[in-house]
Amino acid sequence: MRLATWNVNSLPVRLPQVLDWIDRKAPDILCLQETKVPDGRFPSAPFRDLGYEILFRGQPAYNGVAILSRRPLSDPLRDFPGESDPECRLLGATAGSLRILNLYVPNGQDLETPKYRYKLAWLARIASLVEEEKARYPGLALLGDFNIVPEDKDAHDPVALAGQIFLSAPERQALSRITGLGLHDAFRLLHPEPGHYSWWDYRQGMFRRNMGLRIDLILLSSSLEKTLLSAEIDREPRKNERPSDHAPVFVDLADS
DNA sequence: ATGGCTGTCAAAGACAGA
Repeated sequence: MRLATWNVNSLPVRLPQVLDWIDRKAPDILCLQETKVPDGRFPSAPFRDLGYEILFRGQPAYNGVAILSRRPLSDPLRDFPGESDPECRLLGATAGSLRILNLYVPNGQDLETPKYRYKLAWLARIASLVEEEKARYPGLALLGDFNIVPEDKDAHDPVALAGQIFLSAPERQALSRITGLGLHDAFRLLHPEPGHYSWWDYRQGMFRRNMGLRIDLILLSSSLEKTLLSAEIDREPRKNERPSDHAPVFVDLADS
């Protein structure tokens, strides 16, 4: 079973690339972020034609998340329980014994801004949600754009970026709170070395020079971690014309 | 170097991203 996540930075713009990637990699479940498309304009047909069930929640211009699945989805979660976040950043669904949470963590802009405080508050709500979800669903996977650099080796220049947005201690503590609930960074379990990134700035030839950040993560509960076969960041779509600034990340799990 | 790209909305340039 192949689980994937990709921040596409506009699904309308990237649709041909997403369809091409599905054709090449055949994910069973694909979580998308930054679809930037309101629900009434979501391009459902091409995905349904490929045999995917779709769950999506979008808004004009910003944010937006979607889950595509070749297996039937149930128990959809479209927002935090009992409240309404005006920003479309969270989707959950169940596929068999697998529970999926698709996250688009707020960027946070800069420390000492309201957006940073929103990011930390959002992450605290996620930690509570994950606690509840994990109690209900042992086979839990969090996939998405976390907008946090977990460790210094996940950044091309951790010295220059030290203490700044994405690397600040409160952000890393928020991520640690989630991983401390028993969720494991799948890519890191198999690839401990530095130099692996999932995002590269469009400017200054950052991709060509492999100066990026690893901020797109797949976190697996212990029962899923035991079935982990492989984890990859696919750099190929970043070489396309008009690419997303993020690469897709995927894991293969043994059917258990 | 409060820069540089890219996308949205809307029809220029502000806002946001990371």
